Amino acid sequence: MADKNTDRPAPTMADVARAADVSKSTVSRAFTQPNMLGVETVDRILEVARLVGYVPNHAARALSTGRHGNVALVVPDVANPFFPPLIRAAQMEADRSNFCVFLGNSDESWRQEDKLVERFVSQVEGLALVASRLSEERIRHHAAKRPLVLINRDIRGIPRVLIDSSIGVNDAMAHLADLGHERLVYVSGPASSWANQQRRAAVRSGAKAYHMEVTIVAAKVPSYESGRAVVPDILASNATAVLAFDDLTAQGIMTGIADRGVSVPGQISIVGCDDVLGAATYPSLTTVSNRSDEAGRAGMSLLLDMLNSRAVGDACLVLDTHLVVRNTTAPKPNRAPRRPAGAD
Amino acid sequence: MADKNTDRPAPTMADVARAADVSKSTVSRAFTQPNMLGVETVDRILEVARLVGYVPNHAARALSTGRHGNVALVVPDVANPFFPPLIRAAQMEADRSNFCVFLGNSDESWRQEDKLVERFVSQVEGLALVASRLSEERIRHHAAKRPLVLINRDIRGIPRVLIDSSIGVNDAMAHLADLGHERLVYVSGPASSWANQQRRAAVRSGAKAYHMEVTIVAAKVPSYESGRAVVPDILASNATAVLAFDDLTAQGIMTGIADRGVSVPGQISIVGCDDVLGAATYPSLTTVSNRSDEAGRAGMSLLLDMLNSRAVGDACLVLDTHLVVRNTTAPKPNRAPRRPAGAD
DNA sequence: CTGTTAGCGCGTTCAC
DNA sequence: GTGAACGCGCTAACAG
Repeated sequence: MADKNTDRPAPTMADVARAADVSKSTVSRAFTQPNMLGVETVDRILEVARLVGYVPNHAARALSTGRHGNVALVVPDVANPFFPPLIRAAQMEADRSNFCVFLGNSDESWRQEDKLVERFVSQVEGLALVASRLSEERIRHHAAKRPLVLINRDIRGIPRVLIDSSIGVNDAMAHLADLGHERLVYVSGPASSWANQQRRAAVRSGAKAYHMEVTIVAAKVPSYESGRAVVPDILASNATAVLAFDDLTAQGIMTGIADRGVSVPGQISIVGCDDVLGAATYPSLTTVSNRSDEAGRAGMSLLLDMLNSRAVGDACLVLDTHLVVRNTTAPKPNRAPRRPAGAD
Repeated sequence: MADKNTDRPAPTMADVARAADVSKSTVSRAFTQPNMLGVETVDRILEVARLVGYVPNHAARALSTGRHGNVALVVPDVANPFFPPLIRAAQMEADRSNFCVFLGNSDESWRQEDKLVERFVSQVEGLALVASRLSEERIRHHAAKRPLVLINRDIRGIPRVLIDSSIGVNDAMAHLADLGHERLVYVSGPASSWANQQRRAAVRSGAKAYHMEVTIVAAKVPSYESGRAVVPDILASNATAVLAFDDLTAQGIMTGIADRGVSVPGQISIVGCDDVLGAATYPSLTTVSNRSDEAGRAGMSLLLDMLNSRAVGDACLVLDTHLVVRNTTAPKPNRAPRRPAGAD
């Protein structure tokens, strides 16, 4: 009835050995190199082990082999919808190779991230840092002690997988230009985010290519609230199109704009990034889609490769993105969009 | 230039001891019982350790102390928006006590969950299972070997934290009844989900209390697509209100219904569960809100308590929920809502 | 095929 | 205040 957990020291190999009347090594082999023993011996040992309730002790095994089958995955914010699919994919990829994964939440802070890495490093074979907020120096420091891969962070010499949103952003701008838009505002994301830097650069270059005038409005953190907060700036900019750092921000902008009686996409077109909302919003959001799950899978896969053969060199996998046109983009309106129709 | 990682065996206590010209024990104490040594000695050792790049080896420490400061957290689906906030909160709570957390994704499968638990159990001090798909028998089995807490799973004798959505569901039904609705359809979630069982029961009892007629429509998995898929069934039911297992499903239903020209909430009212979308949708979703993050935090906190003092007994923490009225609920329309206005 | 021996790195009695 | 031994549970050479 009462759970008798936490007590009686877990049975060890010695217990099994005694019960099965063999030596400890034999028990060990039964678990790690079965084909080196008599089939019947193995079966008997496994059976006894089961009865005794024996479970191999990872820590002990790790101590003698140096390998414990653990990896660490660190992200800035588990709750940001961009990461869960990535985490999930990385998790399952690791699982395929029987690896356990430590999850770390840096809370967008490099200090916290550094602390976590420090704590993980002694009990993992490798690390995967997603959108790391760490300085290049710290990253190199850690990479020198353990195999380490980066996701959405571009540092020469460190294996990494990048989601190249410049392609999708460019497509988005071409799309908007096609629709006749001439004035765009880019609502930026976190300054320390590589993705943000890349997207902003893509916007700049797209502006030249398509002869668009672009204003940059800063949203400190990527969120629905941030989106709503920058709506006044957007409306004041005289622009007819908006490209937001991510879908959350885009959605905040969308409802904020609608609340002011300005129609989307009738008067202002909006494009998001990441495609984390699917077609779920109304109107459904036009966005730059990527496969963050694939980034997670590939990153973990790369890490596992490093663990098995120490030769990956300066690997750099680049994933592409593409524009998904839904219902928040439309031709540029004839009149300035800053006032609700009929107003003034 | 070239990272020389993965090679030179990490420095050990012996290295530090030699470099600092003290014994290994002293180094050990410098890290675990500083107040037992001369202040200057400690400082010197710590400094040397830093220079040498020494990091305590968790595995080795675990082997001799039996404690390694790791816990496991297992969820059905990392990518389901209900879980990330919970994971994040649990993660940070564990972090406060310097615990590392293994994350497991059971992929909604009890087999996978069992495999993960089995793999984790030997290297964690305790486990937290969220919305476990495991049989009661298996859970008890695992709970007998390690401290274990449940979140959103109700098993007598196992410490657990429950989100009681029956309160919120009841409020939702009262709200709908107030608006004049008499026919409701409940779109269910996974059969193995405790939350679903609880919500369905609450709907049943609410139906009696408020004299509503309720139809149950099954959505195998909770998702946007599932929601869209059941729209025909909903429309065929003659109901004027819908309560969905979760917000994802609710949103799918919402857009599916809108696509057919039926207005929400004009002709049909919709209520979701979990409040994972905020006010982001349009119209914004009326939903039963809970604090999944608090559940995660409390669950982890409970687990840590168990680890520090073996006496928590049959703890059972129940979190309440409340209805958040937004814009998808409105008075029951006068005419049957199955056809678009003006049609036929 | 199987038993024996020797550490893996660290915490912890003991003596000094 | 500090150093010297032993053992945590297991794997990896070695024998036999």
